[in-house]
Amino acid sequence: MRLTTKGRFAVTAMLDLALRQENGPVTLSGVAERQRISLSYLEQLFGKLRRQELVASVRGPGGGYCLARDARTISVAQIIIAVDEPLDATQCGGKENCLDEHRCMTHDLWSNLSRHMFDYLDSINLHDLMVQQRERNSHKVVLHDHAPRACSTEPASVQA
Amino acid sequence: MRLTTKGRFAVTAMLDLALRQENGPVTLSGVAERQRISLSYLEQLFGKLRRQELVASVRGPGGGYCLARDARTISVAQIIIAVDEPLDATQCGGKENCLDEHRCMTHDLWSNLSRHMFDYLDSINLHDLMVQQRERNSHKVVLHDHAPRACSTEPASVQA
DNA sequence: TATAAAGTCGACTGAAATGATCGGGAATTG
DNA sequence: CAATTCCCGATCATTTCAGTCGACTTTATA
Repeated sequence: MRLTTKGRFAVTAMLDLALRQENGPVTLSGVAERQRISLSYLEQLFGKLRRQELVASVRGPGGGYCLARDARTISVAQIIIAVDEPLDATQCGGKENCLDEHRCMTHDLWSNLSRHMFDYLDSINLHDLMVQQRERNSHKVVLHDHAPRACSTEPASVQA
Repeated sequence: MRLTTKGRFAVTAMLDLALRQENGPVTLSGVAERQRISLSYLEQLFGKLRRQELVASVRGPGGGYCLARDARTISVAQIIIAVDEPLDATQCGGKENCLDEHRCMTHDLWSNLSRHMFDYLDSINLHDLMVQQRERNSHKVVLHDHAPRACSTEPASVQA
């Protein structure tokens, strides 16, 4: 499995988004500032996240990004796959031609490891992370002082 | 966790070694040829493996490498750590300064993933891989035709 | 003792991936 | 129209990976 800062940034950014979208679309520049990630880099990542339909975008002033689905239905694995493409620990990428057109001796080992990692990361969803984070921060919430735009199709508006 | 071909090569090479050391020290050039890994690259990897005391070397003609311990006591995780140094999925390498000297929101996630991967790879030892591989290959054994040198301290000589 | 077979070591290199930057767009609001 | 925000492609610097090279040491054996 590929585990790079790309995936890490994506998960962190998605969590930031999830924690703030109750106030309407979240701008990338906000995420960039809070999480210390370069804006242009975030744009690239969110391009992929949007194409995978994990987030939805709202253009224009007051726009930004929202989760495309409920946080409970977005797993960490999905986020990482979306930005990091291959979720595979084998050299051959599953083609089994690692050694002279045969599968190498350790092929199964890496396949199994891939599956393990995937299962673990797929068992954790954004909502889990939100809960953890709120526990840590004793529920600090920052509100916008202007009326937020709606998050497109998203009904959202969970929690009082 | 770092998972690169470095670690993959190391595990494959160690398995090759484990499967053949009954005939005395195994040369790196042999491993290189059988597993299609560049000799010089293997030398680097085995330098690390030796320093971590996973293998022992025998110099001079008829020399080569042997496992430094019983295959049952060498886990895949140990091999990977030996060559790939950091077994850590966090950005900060455990220093917890991922975000402005604080631990970032997803720090625990990556820590836990690291632990998961480690536990899995640590639960598999070289002997397990040997058994699997022998099952696949219906026990093909190639013998040297000259008397092999002993594997230094290693008593070894398991199996008839 | 000479030679060849091995390991040992450190510096170097090419290529790829990563992380980041830049500039110009298009959509949308007011 | 102007400001804000997303959108996209090209480009770039750095790091890491994987591999190479050359010089050296140790040791068996002819």
